[in-house]
Amino acid sequence: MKLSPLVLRFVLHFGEMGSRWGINRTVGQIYALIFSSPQSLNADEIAESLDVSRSNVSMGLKELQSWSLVRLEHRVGDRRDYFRAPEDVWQIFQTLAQERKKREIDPTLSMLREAVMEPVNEDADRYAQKRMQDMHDLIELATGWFAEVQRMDQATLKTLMKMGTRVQKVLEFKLVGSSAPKKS
Amino acid sequence: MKLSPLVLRFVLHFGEMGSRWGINRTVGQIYALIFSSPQSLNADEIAESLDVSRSNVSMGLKELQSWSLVRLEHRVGDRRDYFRAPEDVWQIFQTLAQERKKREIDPTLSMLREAVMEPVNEDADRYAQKRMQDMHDLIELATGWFAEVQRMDQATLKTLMKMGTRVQKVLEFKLVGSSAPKKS
DNA sequence: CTATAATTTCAGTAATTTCTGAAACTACAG
DNA sequence: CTGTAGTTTCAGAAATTACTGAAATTATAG
Repeated sequence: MKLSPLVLRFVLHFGEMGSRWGINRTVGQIYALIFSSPQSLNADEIAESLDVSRSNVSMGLKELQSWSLVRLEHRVGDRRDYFRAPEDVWQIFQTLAQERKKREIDPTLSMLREAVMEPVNEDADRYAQKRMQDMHDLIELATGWFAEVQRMDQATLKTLMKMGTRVQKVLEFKLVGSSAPKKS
Repeated sequence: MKLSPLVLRFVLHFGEMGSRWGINRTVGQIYALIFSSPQSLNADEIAESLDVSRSNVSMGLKELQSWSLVRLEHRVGDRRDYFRAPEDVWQIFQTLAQERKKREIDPTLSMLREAVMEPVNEDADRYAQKRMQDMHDLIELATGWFAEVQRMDQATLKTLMKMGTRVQKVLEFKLVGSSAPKKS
């Protein structure tokens, strides 16, 4: 399957971007290809389109499955596995965020929590603990909030985002009186 | 300068995490060290503490400076450069976000915008463009919103985040009547 | 200026990551 | 069962990325 210039460009861009995200080029390309394809694809089609080995595709797909970013499908009278990406991009984004949280944020929070609990004698260590506490609190706050956002349905979310600047106004309005934020 | 077990643990964790983020181990370690240190540090101190070559530290610091994550300082009667990380963690987070946006999001948005403009003939390409449009819109929405959040001062933000679940309630309250979100 | 301290650059090497082809495994049709 | 299509695993090769030490550059003190 020869890729159109349009899809090729998309695929190559994602390959590059992947590298900057600790995801390898081929995995990025495989995902971009599946994401932009109207039909689900099988491993041979992917290998041929991207001109990489069959085994490399197998490993890439395994990786993408471990991130829950691709879905396995079957066709009648065809024993091969076909892969597709979920339709809903917001849903994809959520999956990605959840997975990153599980792999990166959660272990970091644990580490920080344990570290700040440790008894220390040195001033330097006391300072380090303060810094770790700050970092911990920020991450926890941010992920906690993000978890809330994730709970919203897509419609609410879109409206919310489209409000742009007004979000702040609305919130300030509701907040005044309870725990009054500083006037700008 | 020998690192305390506490700081060492923090430093090593960030080294590992760095690798998952397209940042190399040493750069992650250097940053963690500077971040957790009560005084600013010079390159020799860093090289010794982390047991890496002086030149490696020089490259790492250059990288961190390009991300505006470390600040250069000088001391009277000392010609060496000293480095420190800004105090405010929210500020650090913003810097990081802005920099990533500039390097990853913006080029991706351009690519997507151009790609969806391209005239195409194939059905497959038409589908691909629809997908790219979806992705583009989501990214734009998300970054636009994030830009708003960044504009808030830290106090508002903390209050907002601490509200947790209630944020949704407040927004739903204000939104009803204008562009009514779906009832859950 | 000159000497020296501090930093950066860079070519070569080391370490790590990615990729491949062959072999092993799995599942199913006949 | 047996044969075959499909998939995965894995050891080694290839490619990429990170690191070092030496040399070059820059800055400043005397």
